[in-house]
Amino acid sequence: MDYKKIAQLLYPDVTETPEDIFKRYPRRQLKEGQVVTRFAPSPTGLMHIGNFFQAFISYNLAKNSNGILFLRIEDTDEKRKVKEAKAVIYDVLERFGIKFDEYQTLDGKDIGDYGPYVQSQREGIYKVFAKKLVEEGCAFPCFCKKTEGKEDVLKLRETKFYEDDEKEYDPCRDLSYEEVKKHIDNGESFAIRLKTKNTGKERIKFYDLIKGELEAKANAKDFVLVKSDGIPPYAFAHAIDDTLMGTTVAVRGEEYISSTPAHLELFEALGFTPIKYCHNPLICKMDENGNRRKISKRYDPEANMMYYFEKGYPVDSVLEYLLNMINSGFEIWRKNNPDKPWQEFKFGINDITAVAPLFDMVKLNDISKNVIARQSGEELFANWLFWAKEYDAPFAEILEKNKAKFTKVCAMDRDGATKPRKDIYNYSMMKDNFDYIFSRPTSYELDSADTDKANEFLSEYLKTFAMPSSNVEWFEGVKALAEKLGYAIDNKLYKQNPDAYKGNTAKACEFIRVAITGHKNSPSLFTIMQILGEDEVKARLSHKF
RNA sequence: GGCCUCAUGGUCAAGCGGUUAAGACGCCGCCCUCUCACGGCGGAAUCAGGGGUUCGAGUCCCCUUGAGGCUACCA
Repeated sequence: MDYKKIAQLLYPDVTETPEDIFKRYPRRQLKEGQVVTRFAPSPTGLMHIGNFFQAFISYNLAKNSNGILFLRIEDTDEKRKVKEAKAVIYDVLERFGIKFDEYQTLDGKDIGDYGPYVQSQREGIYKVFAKKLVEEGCAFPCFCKKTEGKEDVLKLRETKFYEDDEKEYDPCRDLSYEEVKKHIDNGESFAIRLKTKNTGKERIKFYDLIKGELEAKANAKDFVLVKSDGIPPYAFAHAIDDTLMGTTVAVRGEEYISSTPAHLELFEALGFTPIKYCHNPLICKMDENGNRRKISKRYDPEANMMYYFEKGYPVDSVLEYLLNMINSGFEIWRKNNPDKPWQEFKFGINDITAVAPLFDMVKLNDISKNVIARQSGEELFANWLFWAKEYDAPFAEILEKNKAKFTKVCAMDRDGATKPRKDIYNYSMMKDNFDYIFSRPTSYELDSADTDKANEFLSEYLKTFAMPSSNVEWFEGVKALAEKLGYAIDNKLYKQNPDAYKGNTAKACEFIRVAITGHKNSPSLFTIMQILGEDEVKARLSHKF
């Protein structure tokens, strides 16, 4: 076979050899244990939580080993490309504080020695290796009609079910030079396929950092290396880029396990040393039948990382939740180190859980409550304002104009408290939570049976009302009045004989609370009164139910 | 259909041949308490099923079942 001649026919303009390329990408000098890994997203227009999960695992792997993390944009699928999608990726990563040692800036400048870090700019490199494979008879041009799209796959599946042939050799795999020339002279475009050496009977073993030893049927398919548009699909680009860029560990989704044998054969054909794989489980949701399904951007708003910004979750809440999913040892560590930043938590690759976890919003909220509880009033205010500026601008203005007041609101049961409140898990809920601060109540959660008693109590209370200077003073005043009006101030006595009283101290406080906040529940009333000021408090207490 | 992965309470999970089978979220009860929240104490709830191996199995092996993934010139 005239492999060399065929290769020359296919790629007359390619003059470089793989050796030339390798000279431009020298081997990284690494210390023992240092991990070089990457995040390699496709620009699809949104950052999916599953993708981000991988980015976060890679980030931690690199960080924990003092290694290197780089960002590579995998924009080889023309059909899926979305405008501005790159910006979305960069935006999300930056907000979450995922920093890369090497990447390409948005305006196209490569930071790092192994670029370009965008696959569509590496076409020339891929061609050199494609040509080499053809020369060696490891790959061949294919002139068949494109098969693409899910429908074709489904059709293919139907017919293939009943074939007992294990291998999938392509009809073009043994085209002669003359035949190839005829196609080329016709101006036909071609794809390059791997000429698999396997017959479908071979088995292959490989090691996965999460799953351990894995065994599967070796690849026996002449899969596509370069599409007819000249751009390689995932496998070929992966093998070449991760080799040239010196990746030591590739973190990717579990769905790639099935194609790993193909990737391994490709590494071998290219003469590359295989890299290590870390196939992480997919984040799932429960469907209506109680089954797991991949969390999806279509049905689950929380699949899109922007969701957390819109709702105003602190980035640390999301990150700590993800960390908890990666390794539940984090939870114990967090309990023992309540004040340390999560960055200090170290884990190894082997600690990563192998099971697809169900996304649990309730758990995220709990983690987030604790994250927010660690903030001071001032920090909370700053974060609240920062969030409002982006997602509720008119409200942000109000916050800014009343900074002192709202800082106090944020500090309620928080600054100086040994057990801070844990009732807020994102910034978007705060407006509703503190609605009584912004405006007088428009509705009151008072039981209708209590109307008369409440009116009586409040009018008496208002008669002698003066702004208290301490919580104790305030509460003593309330108790004194309550007792005078026939309320039980000893709750045990009240419980023994409730009919002997109009109510207890709690009831009396409820009247004040509902008048001031509209709600039956609130943080410390004394603090709220201080924030609102005497005039406003009096005005609210004068309300008639 | 074939190939692959996974399987401990409702959820996240510890466990690496001998444990009263940790812990967290959620749920329930009690205590604290001006309400809520916080905090404290307690409770219900798990080894998918069946075979082996072993003195001994959640842990090792096999089968079954269930769930998920792949089976594209998508990643």
